[in-house]
Amino acid sequence: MRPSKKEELLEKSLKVFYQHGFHATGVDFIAKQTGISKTLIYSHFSNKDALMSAVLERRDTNFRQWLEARVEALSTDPLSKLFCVFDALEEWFDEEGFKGCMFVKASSEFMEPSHPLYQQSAAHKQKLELYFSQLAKEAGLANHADIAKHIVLLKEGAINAAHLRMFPKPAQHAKQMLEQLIGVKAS
Amino acid sequence: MRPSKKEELLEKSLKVFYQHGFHATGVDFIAKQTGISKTLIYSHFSNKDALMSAVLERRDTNFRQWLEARVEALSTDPLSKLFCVFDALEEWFDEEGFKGCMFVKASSEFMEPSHPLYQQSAAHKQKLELYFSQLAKEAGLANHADIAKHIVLLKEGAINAAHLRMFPKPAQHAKQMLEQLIGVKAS
DNA sequence: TGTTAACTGTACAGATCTGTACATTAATGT
DNA sequence: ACATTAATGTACAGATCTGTACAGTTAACA
Repeated sequence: MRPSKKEELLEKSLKVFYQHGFHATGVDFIAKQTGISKTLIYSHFSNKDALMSAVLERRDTNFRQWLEARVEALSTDPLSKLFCVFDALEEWFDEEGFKGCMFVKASSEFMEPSHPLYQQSAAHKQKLELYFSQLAKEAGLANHADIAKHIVLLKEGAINAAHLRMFPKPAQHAKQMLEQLIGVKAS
Repeated sequence: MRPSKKEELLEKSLKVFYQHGFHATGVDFIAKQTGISKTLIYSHFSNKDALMSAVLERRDTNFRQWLEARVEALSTDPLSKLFCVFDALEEWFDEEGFKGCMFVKASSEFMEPSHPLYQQSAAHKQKLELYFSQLAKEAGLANHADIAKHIVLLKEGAINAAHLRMFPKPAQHAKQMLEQLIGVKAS
């Protein structure tokens, strides 16, 4: 398989799994949607599980790269970067085809802690917490570990709220909560 | 079907769906796990979708009844009831077999807003927000609508954090955040 | 151009899943 | 005791899904 085709398969099947779920998406359907033959899919991934795992790993890097880049683009001030996390999230929620967090969905379908997809989901969340912790540290906040947990809870809550359309602009609501908790108004 | 058998089917299949997911759980498996024959299952529910819908509706009443009863049991003070929501949640997280929120999982597997299970999930969350809003109102908080949204976000975040084992005692962390946000220490 | 590697399409075996049919057994009420 | 209802067990049709086989086609490249 040429590298470009592998890219294509990963990116396109990522979208298909994201939009339709893991169990509900058959390999034939992936082949149809991606335009890549089932033979070629199985020539590179030994089974559907391996493909799903690769897709989720791709999602991990994609999402974190996107979030970090977006935060950098939205602000240069270390403290306001913390708040901009939620501006970036709201942009994501407003994207067409937003359907919640792929890792929440993966761990919802494969809930055994021993399952690779569950573990990848947990690892993804842990990397994000570390990122938030670093942001808080760079902002000069003494309790950066606690702040990181704050952001994790608010982010996860906002994602669920957005996916289930509980109320509009959940990320902005979460942002205001964080501002109040830190006690500093974002510029 | 005798009412007692229907009860049994709903409660037992609720557990099976909760532990294994919707797509991953076949009707034969439900019959095996519940000890109720497939014939009888289909004699009462026209198809698997109808059973899942009934199960989710049962979950809605079960969960809200449990939460409200638990909050009542934990405190009589209107304000501290708000915080006790998170004590109750932590109890739930510590239960054996806790696997996250069933409505998050349902809407993860059936993500189209037009799908009955998605709509039931959204409705469940809305009822909870209303309950939180009433609690906040009874606590004499002027901005009870905002406080309810606070609690929703913190609750959803804590559930995700608990299911993916992001860090210990997520509900207690969320409780402390709420205390700080409201500016009153719970007794 | 000719050879090799990448890729497609189709067909299929085997497993699993939904929903139904039907004959049989257990429970219930009169 | 007897009739009726509740419930079981098994078997099955039809659909779907995973993974493989294989012959044919396209693209890359010397």
